[in-house]
Amino acid sequence: MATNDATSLLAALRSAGLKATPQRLAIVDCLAGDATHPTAQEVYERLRDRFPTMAVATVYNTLSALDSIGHCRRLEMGGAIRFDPNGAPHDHAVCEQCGAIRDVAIAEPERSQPRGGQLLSGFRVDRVERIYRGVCARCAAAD
Amino acid sequence: MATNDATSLLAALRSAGLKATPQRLAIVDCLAGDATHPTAQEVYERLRDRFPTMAVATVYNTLSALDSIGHCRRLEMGGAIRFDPNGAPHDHAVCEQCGAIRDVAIAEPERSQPRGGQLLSGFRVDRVERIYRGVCARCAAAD
DNA sequence: GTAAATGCAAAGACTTTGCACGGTC
DNA sequence: GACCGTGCAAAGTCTTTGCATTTAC
Repeated sequence: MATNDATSLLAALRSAGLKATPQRLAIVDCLAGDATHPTAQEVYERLRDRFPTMAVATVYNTLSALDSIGHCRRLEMGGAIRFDPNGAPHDHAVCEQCGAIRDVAIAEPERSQPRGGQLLSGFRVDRVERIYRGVCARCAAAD
Repeated sequence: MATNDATSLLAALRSAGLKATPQRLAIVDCLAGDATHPTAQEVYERLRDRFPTMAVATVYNTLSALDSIGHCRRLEMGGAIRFDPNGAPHDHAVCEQCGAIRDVAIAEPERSQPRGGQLLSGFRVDRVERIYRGVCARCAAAD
C-alpha cells in the first residue's frame, strides 16, 4: 500500500493525471501531517492564512479527488465527514466528548475479513469497519 | 433489555416522566414497526398524512427523548442520522448503493467486548460498533 | 393548574453544484 | 493552446434553537 506522506500523495495525483496546484500541495500537506483526521472545514480554516482566496469547494474537490484515486478515505461516522490519509487497514477510536478520532491498529487481523456467508445471506460484504466509542485520555483527565 | 415494541417504548416514556402525546404515539409506532432505521426526515414524511401540522422539530424532540432514556439509539454512519429501536446488541450492514441499513446479529459475542487495554492506552472504550459495508441483495440483483 | 410538548420560523453547519476565469502541463 | 482546477456564489440537506400556544397529567 501507499505510504501516503505528502510526497507520495502528490506522486499519486500526478500519475492519475491530476494537476499539482499550490492549493492541492497545501491540502495534501495538511492532511498528511495530521493524525486527527480533519474535516474539510478544518482543512479550509487552517489554510486560510496561507491562501486567503481559497474556496471551500476547492478543498472538497481535492479531498474527493484523493479519495477517488484511493489515497484517502472518507470517514462518515457522525458529524462532519472526515478524511483519513492512512492507507493501511485500521480501525478508529472516537471520543464521544471532544469528537477526536484516533487510528487503532487492527488487533485481530483475521477478524477483519468478513465472514458474511453465514451471517448476511444475500449481502455482499466489501469491508468491515470497527469503531471504538468512548472517552479519550485528555477528556477523561478533564473530568 | 427492553423489547422495544411500541407498547414497551410507551411504558418507558411514561415511567421516565415524559408525556404520551398523539404525535409521540405515532412516532414510536412508526419506529417500532420499521426495520429500515428511518431518518427523522423519513419519519416526518411518513406521518405527514396523519398529522399535517406536525413539525420536524417534534420528530427530533421525540427521537432524542427516546435516545436519552436508552430506548432507541442514534446511528451516525454517514449521511443523515438514523434511529434504531432495537435494544439488543447488534451490528449493522450498510448497502453502499441504496443506503439501506440492516441489523446483523453479533456472530462472535466475545469479540464485542473491547479489549482496549493493550490497544488504546488512555482511551476508555465504552462500546464497539461494527459496520459491514457492501451491497445488499436487491442492489446486487439490479446490476 | 403546572409543567411539558407542539408548531412555527429562523438560523446554523456541512456539502454540493454551476459557471467564468486563471493556471498547469 | 487545451484542459483542468480555482474562486465565487447560490442552493440544498439535515439538524438545532427560541418562543408563544396548546396539551397531557
